[in-house]
Amino acid sequence: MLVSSSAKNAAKAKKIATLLKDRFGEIHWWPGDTDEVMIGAVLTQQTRWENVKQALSLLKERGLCSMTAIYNADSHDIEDAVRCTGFFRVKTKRLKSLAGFVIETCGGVKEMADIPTPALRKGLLGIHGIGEETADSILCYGFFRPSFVIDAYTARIAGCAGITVKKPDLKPLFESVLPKDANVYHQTHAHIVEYAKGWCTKKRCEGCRILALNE
DNA sequence: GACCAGGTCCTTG
DNA sequence: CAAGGACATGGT
Repeated sequence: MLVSSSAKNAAKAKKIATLLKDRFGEIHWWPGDTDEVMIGAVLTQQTRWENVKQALSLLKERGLCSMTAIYNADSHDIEDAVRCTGFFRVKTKRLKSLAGFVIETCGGVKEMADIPTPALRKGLLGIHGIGEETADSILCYGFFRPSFVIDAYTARIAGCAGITVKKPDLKPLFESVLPKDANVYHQTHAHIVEYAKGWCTKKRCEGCRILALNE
């Protein structure tokens, strides 16, 4: 019984990935450099990407779109630029903490590329304000590491597709059915979010029926 | 006006 | 451990 339900979960996860890949093809998400990805990962917490883009533009205009700039900047200047993403004081503190880790602990963004994924993930998770999703986004989109991102949409789609595992087990589930490849993880997560945005809200999820993900 | 957004942390029961 | 709240702005 345990074996067969986990086999079903795996089959459903694989089906989601396959159907959405056919539907969307190649998606280009987070085309920015590593610094920009890290900043965007924090700013997008509980926030639409359209608002994040505005903040990133402001940060760029003001020469604040890098870890060293964030590290050295006056917090008020950061707050002013990221205001449109909401939680702006909290996010400014989180950006400062992240920059502190990058500069002081790692010695810079370039140096982070030499840190093995497990150690880097552990380090990121140790930063106040960086949780699993933000850490995995940074790893996958910023450093091209095969660390699958689970967000609210992924959990929602998985739930309405009939996958029965709890949220903490979704990451290993998807990683077990996909080739261990950062670009595959990148594409799959992007597909899920794009699809969920169109069909799934907190109240109701129509999407799985449309693509017959739950059959 | 109500409700939600590509979360995370803290406090309570 | 689960549930609820705080953080805050902007769009539907």
